[in-house]
Amino acid sequence: MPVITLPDGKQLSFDGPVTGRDVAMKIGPRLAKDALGVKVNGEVKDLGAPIAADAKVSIITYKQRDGGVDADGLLMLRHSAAHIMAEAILRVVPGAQLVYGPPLATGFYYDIRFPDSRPLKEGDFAAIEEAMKAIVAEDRAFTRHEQAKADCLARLKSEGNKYKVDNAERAIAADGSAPLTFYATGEPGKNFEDLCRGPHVPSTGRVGAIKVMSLASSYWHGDENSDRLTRVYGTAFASQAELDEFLKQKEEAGKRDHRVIGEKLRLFHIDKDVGQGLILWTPAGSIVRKELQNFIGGELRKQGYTEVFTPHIGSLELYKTSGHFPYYKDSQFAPIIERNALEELSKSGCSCAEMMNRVEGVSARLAAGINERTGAQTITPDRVKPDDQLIEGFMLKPMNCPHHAKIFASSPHSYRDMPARLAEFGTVYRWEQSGELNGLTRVRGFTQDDAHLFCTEDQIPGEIQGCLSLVKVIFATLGMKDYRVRVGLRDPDSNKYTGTKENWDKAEAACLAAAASLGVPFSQEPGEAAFYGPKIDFVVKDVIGRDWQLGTVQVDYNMAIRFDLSYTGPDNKPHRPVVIHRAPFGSMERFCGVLIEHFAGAFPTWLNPEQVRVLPISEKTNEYAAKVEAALKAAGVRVTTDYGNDRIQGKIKVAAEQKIPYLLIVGPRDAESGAVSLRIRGQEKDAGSMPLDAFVAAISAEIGERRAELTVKV
RNA sequence: GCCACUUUAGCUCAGCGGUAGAGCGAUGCUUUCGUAAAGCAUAGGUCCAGGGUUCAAAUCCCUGAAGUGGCUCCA
Repeated sequence: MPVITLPDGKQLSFDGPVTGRDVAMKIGPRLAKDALGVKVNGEVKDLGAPIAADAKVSIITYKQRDGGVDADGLLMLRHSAAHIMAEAILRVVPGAQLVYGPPLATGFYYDIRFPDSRPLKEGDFAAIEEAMKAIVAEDRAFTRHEQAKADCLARLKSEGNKYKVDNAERAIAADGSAPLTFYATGEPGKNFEDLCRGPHVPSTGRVGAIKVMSLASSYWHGDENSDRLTRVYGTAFASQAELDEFLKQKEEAGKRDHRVIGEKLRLFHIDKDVGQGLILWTPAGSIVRKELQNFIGGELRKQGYTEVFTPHIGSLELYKTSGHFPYYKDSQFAPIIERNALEELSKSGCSCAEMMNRVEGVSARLAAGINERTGAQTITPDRVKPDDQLIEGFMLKPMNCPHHAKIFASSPHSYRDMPARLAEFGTVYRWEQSGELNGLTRVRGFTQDDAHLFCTEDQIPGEIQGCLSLVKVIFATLGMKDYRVRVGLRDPDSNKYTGTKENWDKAEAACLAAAASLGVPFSQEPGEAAFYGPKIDFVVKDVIGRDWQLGTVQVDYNMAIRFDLSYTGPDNKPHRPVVIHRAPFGSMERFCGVLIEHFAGAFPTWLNPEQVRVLPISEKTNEYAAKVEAALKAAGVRVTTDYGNDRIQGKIKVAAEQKIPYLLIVGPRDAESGAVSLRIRGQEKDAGSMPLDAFVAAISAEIGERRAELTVKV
């Protein structure tokens, strides 16, 4: 006799086992009709699932009472849509093997292995969608049935789908007591069936609108050495109107994409003749970047940083010392080998493999030093080569830290002058896979607003706090509120980390305390630490919904040991410093990309490449327009004048599309009174007229204070 | 790197076996204008590159490059 407790506390009792459908029916037939599923003690289930014991139950409908869409209901609907798509795809490509098809926040996908002779192409979408529509129109019930494990495995094996066999085996391994279930889209034995845990909506007709979105390749189990699968993305809603709205929003977001705006506003250029993933900053984009650099430069001076400059390359030996080479060689540009060495190797008939072996070799002296300092066999004997076999060379720098370590080491340090804070807008180069490159957000050459803080153990918490306050100032000034904070901690089960347990505990505690003091939610992610220390990352989403890491603060116990850095303590003995790596923007390229999307190209005045445009009504006021322009230039404002012979409407339209904050319309009336007619970006109407002097003063204040909003008023 | 798609004028795109098109932009002329595009004219192309099929290729086939969406990776 289960007693069902509803969300409002009301209790219903039944004579025997009931289903969600029975509960809904008892509340009201309308609810029973709208119900997609049921939540029993917090667990989402099929509407028809039996409820045997007392439970807290809520009925899942698509629409919530407040008019919003229920997240659980939407996921159920999309999971069901994935089954419908799978059935449709199997009709179009009979030999395909289904692998795994989960719902997502924006839709769903199904990983499928297609026969090599019959890959899925976008040209197949129309046929798939037609088949999906037919399945939805048939309004077949999703029917769950359990099968004994042995029978299930035998059945899947006889179907010859090793992926589903694997799914079943994994499900058994994860929970040996739970039954394996199939869902038939209709009648078992007659209609399409898929091994699936569920839950599903009652019938295919409840999926109102469904669309195949795109194709991608994926790897089985996410392992690039395993089978390559085709991932088919789709999305589904309860109604066509919602699908249309979703597609429209997607299109609108696309217009805010930094690559689109960057092209339109001529902020940057990527040229395949220069190279993939290499950014050319145009004059307009350079202004944005330079203003950001000036801004952070001022903050750094306030925090007692000192600026350094270092070259774009360094010797291979430097990176063998730091450990970057060859450990990370797959994501670095290939080494630059000296010409003499290359010629000699070529003459001696040295093979490429042998050459790489010798390039990666380490001298006995270097190996002994590092092994002694790290107290482990950090450099294994097989990498040690006789000096006369070593090949010298250089690398484009993948990190700035080795150079900065050498600057620190170049002079003696006392505990009295710690910490040393060395800052540099340092450009680094990394060999990103070609498929990963993406506008400004993933590139092969980028400039970090980098700094390394060489500090004592005691100074770590304070220095981390200082770094975070820097990030906070930046985000606040730019009005960026939509970011999340991730604290990367060590994986307790791994031994890949360097440094002692005590130091790690202290550093992790310092990071967590600092993150907590930020006043924004943060996640702790074990296993996400760098091998040399914990870190705090700032992550934002782009218009397409992808995560990008911007600012980062990392504690490093490793570098000072490898470079044998020290300072003299109060005991007059040498001590190891700890290094904090930090880059509040992360990379200037990525940050600017995210910033373009954040502002949709409409930058605050201090950042906008062109701050004011003067628009003479006709040639008759060209002379006055020139005077206005000169007055603004004298005040340091970035201003141009549109002397074209367009009508004023045309000039306004063009300037508005270029997102210029302030337009000054000047005609005979303004010239007479020494005034300007103001038009403010984002406002549909003329803001009125004001004296030129007043405008110059107002905009200068706005720029000087780096205000996020347009504040000039008539 | 993997899979699919894309690549035509500065930009956005049409053309899809018969020899290059539009809109915007640029330039020139007319207009001298008061708040989101006045009119006319002109210039502008190795149709991504290289091979092939064909009487004929921007168009069909092959190879490569770059871009896009995902996968994997990201010190």
